[in-house]
Amino acid sequence: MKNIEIARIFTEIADIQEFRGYDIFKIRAYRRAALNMEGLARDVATLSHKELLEIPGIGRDLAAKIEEYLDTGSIAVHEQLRQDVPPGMLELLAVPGLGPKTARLLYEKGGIRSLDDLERAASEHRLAGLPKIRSQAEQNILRGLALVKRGRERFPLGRMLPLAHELAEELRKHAALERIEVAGSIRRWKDTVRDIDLVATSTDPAALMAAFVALPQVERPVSHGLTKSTVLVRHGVQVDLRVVGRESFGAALAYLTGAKNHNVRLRDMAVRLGLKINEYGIFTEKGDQRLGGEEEQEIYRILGLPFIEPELREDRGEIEAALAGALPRLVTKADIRGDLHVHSRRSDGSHSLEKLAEAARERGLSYIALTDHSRSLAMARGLTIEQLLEQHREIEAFNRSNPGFTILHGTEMDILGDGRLDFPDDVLRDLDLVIASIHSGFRQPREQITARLVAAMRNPFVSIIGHPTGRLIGEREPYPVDMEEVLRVAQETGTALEINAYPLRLDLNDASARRAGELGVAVAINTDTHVIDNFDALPYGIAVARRGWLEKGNVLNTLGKGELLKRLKGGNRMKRS
DNA sequence: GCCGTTTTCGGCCCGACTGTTTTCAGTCG
Repeated sequence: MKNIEIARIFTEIADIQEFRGYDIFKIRAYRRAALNMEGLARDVATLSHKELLEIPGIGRDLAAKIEEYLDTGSIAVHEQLRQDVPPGMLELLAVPGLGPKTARLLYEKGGIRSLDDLERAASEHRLAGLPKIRSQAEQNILRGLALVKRGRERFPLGRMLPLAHELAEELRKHAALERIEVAGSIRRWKDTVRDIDLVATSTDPAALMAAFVALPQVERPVSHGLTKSTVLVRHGVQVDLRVVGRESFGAALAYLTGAKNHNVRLRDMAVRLGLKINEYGIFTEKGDQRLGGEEEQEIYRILGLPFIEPELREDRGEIEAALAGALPRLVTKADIRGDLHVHSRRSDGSHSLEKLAEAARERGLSYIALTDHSRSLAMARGLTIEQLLEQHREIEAFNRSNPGFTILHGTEMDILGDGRLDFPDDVLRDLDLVIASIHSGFRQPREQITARLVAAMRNPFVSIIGHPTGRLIGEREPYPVDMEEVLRVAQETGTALEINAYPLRLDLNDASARRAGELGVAVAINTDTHVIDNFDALPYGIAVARRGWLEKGNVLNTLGKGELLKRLKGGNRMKRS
């Protein structure tokens, strides 16, 4: 998909224009368009001119530039702008605390052309002579440079969410704390996260802030104020704490939850209604009368909108949907009845089926599917056909003596490197469900991998495609795959796609999940449990579905056991006739 | 460059912290 490339070009246009001092509103338009391109589930190349214009932030001009890129492989305006700026200059904007104005100053007055120039000049104290730059500013630049070198990367949600709650718990012990919530992209359950945002109210803000910057987890305080402080904790993760008055908690929570463009849209709406929104509340235009702000819901209510769940707040059409009364009724944890992807110790899991069933029942589920690996995945001790039959008898025995809970018998069957499936049809026929997954040949070309998945979906016994892109966030890129084609064949064959809830997978991602919903392709939210604690990752998978605008009806494992089996034996297998 | 129940022109979200500054610009979120 060209979406990401176009987004990158728009961002670079904005960067260069900012460096060159262009109109800030034009620059913002490019940045907003870039964000919306990134979040677009559909391949931009498949959209009509009219559909392009429906993307928020894309108007006549930018639509033309997108089309220019699709036709010619480049955008003339972008190529021209690149002539105007030494290639190393844009890297300077990545230094925290160093913005376009300072970059320009360094370029014009300091002869700086690249990060290397900057580092040399700063370490030789040659910057301090420049206007507006004294030794403190020079120190900040050096520190910023160190951060850039380490990479201002995004971190997996699965590592950041627990850290955020750990910090919030630590602050809860403080006597001056009243309320505290984790906000930011963590509250929106975005799959990767750059920093941690906390919002609190306190009987003694000064004391709470002092405690915050002195937490044992803190490696270095960055800024320290009465209402806002920033620290760095391990791995260079940035944590912001905002402390506001009780009457402002909801407004601050909304403000800090973002996403930025969602907030901009809300504030814009407020202005049109003669109101003003800030992190302290929602007010009449002159700020003389407070209309609300203690609870987040008030902001939306006063704007005449239904409450918009944090997972939807990305400026991806949720405000338009809210205005039209067309917000989805997002799937919730309570809707999930079972887990369709669980490994026992027969392959690479750690527990007996009794133990797994007990753990699932304790978590409120009424069924699980045992889906151990198939014979070719030797490193995961994949089951032979004989072992599969043995497991079948074991499961039948369990179900006979445990009427309140059901174990379904399935397999996570390998899609082999050459596209064949690991078990013949007469073995698959006797199973309750079949997940087909790719565990090898990740480096094959896109066409070949897509063809393997398509072939698996065309098999009449395959119910679900497991972790459809194979990614491990921060560790392994997704394999190349034509997701639109996969979704199309899933639609045609009635195959479900998995949302694997394992926090480093989250695969499908949110954009593809949303596209699945649009096409009427069912998803299965599964934990891929290997040890029982993995069951507790279910909320991560549910969050992906919610970020993809999915409702209960889009999710296979919201069905009760009877309906599910009917669907697996009937609907899904219509393709067999 | 986008956008419209005030507008097809003229707006475009809002505030905290820092550093070098005597009143504010730059940066960030």
